[in-house]
Amino acid sequence: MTTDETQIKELIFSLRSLRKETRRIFAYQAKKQQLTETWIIALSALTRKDPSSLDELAHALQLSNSTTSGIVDRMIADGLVTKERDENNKRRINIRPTDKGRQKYADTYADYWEKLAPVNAIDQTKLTELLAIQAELLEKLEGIK
Amino acid sequence: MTTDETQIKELIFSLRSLRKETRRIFAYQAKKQQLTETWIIALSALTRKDPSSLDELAHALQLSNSTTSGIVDRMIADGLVTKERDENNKRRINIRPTDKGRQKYADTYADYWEKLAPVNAIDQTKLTELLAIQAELLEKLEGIK
DNA sequence: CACGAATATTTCGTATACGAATTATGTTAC
DNA sequence: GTAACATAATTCGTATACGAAATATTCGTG
Repeated sequence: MTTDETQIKELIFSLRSLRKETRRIFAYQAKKQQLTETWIIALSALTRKDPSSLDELAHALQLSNSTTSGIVDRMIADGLVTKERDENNKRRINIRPTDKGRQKYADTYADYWEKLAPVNAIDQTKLTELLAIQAELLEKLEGIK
Repeated sequence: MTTDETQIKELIFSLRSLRKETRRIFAYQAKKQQLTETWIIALSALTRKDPSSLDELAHALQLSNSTTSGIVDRMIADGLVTKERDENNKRRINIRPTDKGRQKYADTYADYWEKLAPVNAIDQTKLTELLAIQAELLEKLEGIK
C-alpha cells in the first residue's frame, strides 16, 4: 500500500493525546464548578438558542441523540436545565437553561477559555494553518466509507 | 483577556470532530472483526512488547490504569489476551496476546490503516506540518494547570 | 526483621458515547 | 380517513474513561 502508515498512526495518536489533554484541562476546572466540558458546551449552545430541541442540542454538541438525552437528564438532575414538551409539536421537547444554569455558565465562561490562553503562545499564523489543515483532514475522513 | 477566544473554541471543536471521525472509521471496521479501536491499539502494543504489565499497556494506550484494567478484562472474556501474575513480582501481571488475538490483529492490521489511506491525498508537507503544530500545541496544553 | 513507603492492580461510582430497538407523534398519499 | 412513512425522543446494552479508595506485594531503612 502507498499509505505512509507511520505518519497516519502518529496522527491518530496525536489526536488521541490532544483530546485527552483538553478533556483533562476542562475536567480540572469542572471539578470546582461541578460542570463537565460537555455541560459547558451545552449551556453555551442553550444560551445561543433558547429553547433548543434535543435534536438541535445534539447537533450543536456533535453528539448522538441518545447520548445527548442522557446528558440533558443529568443536567436536569443538577438543576441546570429544564425540559418540556412543545405544545405545538408534542414529539419535540424544549430544553432551556435555568437561572442557575445561566449563572453558572456566566461565572465560569471567562475562566474556561482563559485557561486555554497559553495556546496563544503559538503563532497566530500557525494556528490558522492548523485549523485549515485539520478542516481538510476532517473532510477526507468524512469521505471514508 | 488577550486570547483569541473564537479561534480556540474552533480548535476545541475541530479536535472533537476529528476524534469523532476517527472513532467512527475504526468502529465500522471493528464491527466486522469484533475489535474496537482501543483493542487494536492494545494488540499492536502487545505484539511489540509481549508480555506487558498493566502499567506498561496503560502507558502505550495513553489511558489510566483503571480504564486499562477493564479493557483487559473484556479482551480476556473475548479470548484475545491472557493475564497471569508474574512469578518474580507478584504485584505485577503479565498480559499476553493469545493466538486468536495475534491472528485477529494480523488479519485486520492492513485493512485498518489502509482505510485511512485517503488522508494521503493531503500534501505530505502539510501533514508533516500538521503533526509539528499539533505537537507544539500538545506541549502547551500539557503545561496548563 | 519489622514497619512505613512505594509500587501494582482492582473496584467503585459517575459521565461520556454509540447504535439498535422502542414509543409516540405528526405528515403524506391514496 | 387511514395506512405507510417520517420525525423526535427515550431506553437498553456495551465500551470507553477517569479519580479515589481499597488491596496486595515488595522495598528500604533503621
